[in-house]
Amino acid sequence: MLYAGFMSTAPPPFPTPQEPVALPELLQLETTPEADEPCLRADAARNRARLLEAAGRLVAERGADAVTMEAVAAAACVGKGTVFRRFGDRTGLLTALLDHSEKKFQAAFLSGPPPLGPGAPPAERLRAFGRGMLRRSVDELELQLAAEPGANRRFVVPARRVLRHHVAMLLRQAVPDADCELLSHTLMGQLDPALIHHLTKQCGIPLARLEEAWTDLVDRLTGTESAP
Amino acid sequence: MLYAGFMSTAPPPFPTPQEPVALPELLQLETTPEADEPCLRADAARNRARLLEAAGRLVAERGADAVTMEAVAAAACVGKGTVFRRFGDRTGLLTALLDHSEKKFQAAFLSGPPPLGPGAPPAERLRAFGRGMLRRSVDELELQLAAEPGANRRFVVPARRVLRHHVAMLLRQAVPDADCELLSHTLMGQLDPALIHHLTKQCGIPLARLEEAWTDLVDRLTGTESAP
DNA sequence: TTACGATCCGGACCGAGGTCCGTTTAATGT
DNA sequence: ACATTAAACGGACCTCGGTCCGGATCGTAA
Repeated sequence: MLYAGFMSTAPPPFPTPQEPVALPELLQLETTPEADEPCLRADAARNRARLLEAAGRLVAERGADAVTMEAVAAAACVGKGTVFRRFGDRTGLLTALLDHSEKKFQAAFLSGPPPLGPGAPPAERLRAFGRGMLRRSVDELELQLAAEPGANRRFVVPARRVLRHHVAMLLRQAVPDADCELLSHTLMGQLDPALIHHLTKQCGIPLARLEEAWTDLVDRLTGTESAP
Repeated sequence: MLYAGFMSTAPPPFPTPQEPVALPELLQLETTPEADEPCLRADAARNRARLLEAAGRLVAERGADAVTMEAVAAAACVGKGTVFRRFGDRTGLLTALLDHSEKKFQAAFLSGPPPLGPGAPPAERLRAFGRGMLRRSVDELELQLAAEPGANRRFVVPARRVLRHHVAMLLRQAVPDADCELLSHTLMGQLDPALIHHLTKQCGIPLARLEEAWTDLVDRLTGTESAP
């Protein structure tokens, strides 16, 4: 099931990785069919569903700011502690809300049709990747922003690692002579939800210009030329 | 006095800018000799100094995490409200602590000697800029991380705007045919304190590699070749 | 059915950021 | 020196994220 979204029951928010994640681990997780919600007790599973439903309703009705842990707990008729045990922290809850779209996108670039999926040349896949990220961001901007963890953890979020790792792989194919690990961070920076929000909502820059900038960046870095 | 650091007395944290800051405003601020601490009342100025001193001591002795607003207030023998009135919020206080080094760096790339300052070709100034930022970051990483505001405000922090604006200017000279506003965001992303922290502290990547990646990025984008 | 251990639940509790407002005080004018 | 007023002060107070632990509940095995 792709990446397994976010921890569904693990209290340690992240395994304190000291070095770049190993590829095998990634693939293993991707092939586990039901890695999330692993044998959750009946009441626990029921409360988890209740909580997600309540949180989603709160976001829809009153915006992401209204998604207070206490409010969610109350709306789900559940104790506050339950929310934290299930999702770890606020970021975990919000991330879980984004999980579905996240997995869909992962499926698209991992095994979907070209140019996003395998089959197209790497540079073109990169361009499609950026377009996809940008489009996805504008839909869920508020949630993605609210789900952003503190500065310390920004780069440790599993979902982001998967995305960055994919970019790094494409880069290795397209620009073998570069430091693709670091370069992938640079590219991902351009797709950061906070930046997208700033540029589109606060600066009024149209999405099309962001897409152009992305493809132009890919062009320059890979030395290729995209079709107009 | 360069940029005027962070607000020194203004309760509104930032003027809600809807579009890229205008260049004239920047220059005006840069030429005001004592724009910060504008006509602060005697007791206010004294308390401000006390607070900065106390906060600095706390950082040095017990780390940035120990810099609680209440702790700083207590250490400075001052009420909690005073801290907030003076610095707006925690981010403001931490930013004020970084102000000195910030202004020094601004002076260096605005009017210092080449290659960082004016006089060198833009691509080379860019390379020097990245080196300077990286070096400065490793010194003050903890503070810079702690001073990072929430996701919404990351790109509105005045100091960051000045830096980014400078990069954009250099880019316009070096790569006139690109969208330099957006490209500058990309470059600045590579110098983000949170990223630096992640790469150096959590991934163990040596600083030299980050510097190489930076110069390589500049090379690729500007089409120039740096000296080995 | 019952007993038992692991898991989960709930809400009291804590710390920290941020707000508010009645009080104090520094600057200025008379 | 004294009155006036705008600014600064301080700490009580609020909210919210996060922790803790005694008690309830589920799954299981006898």
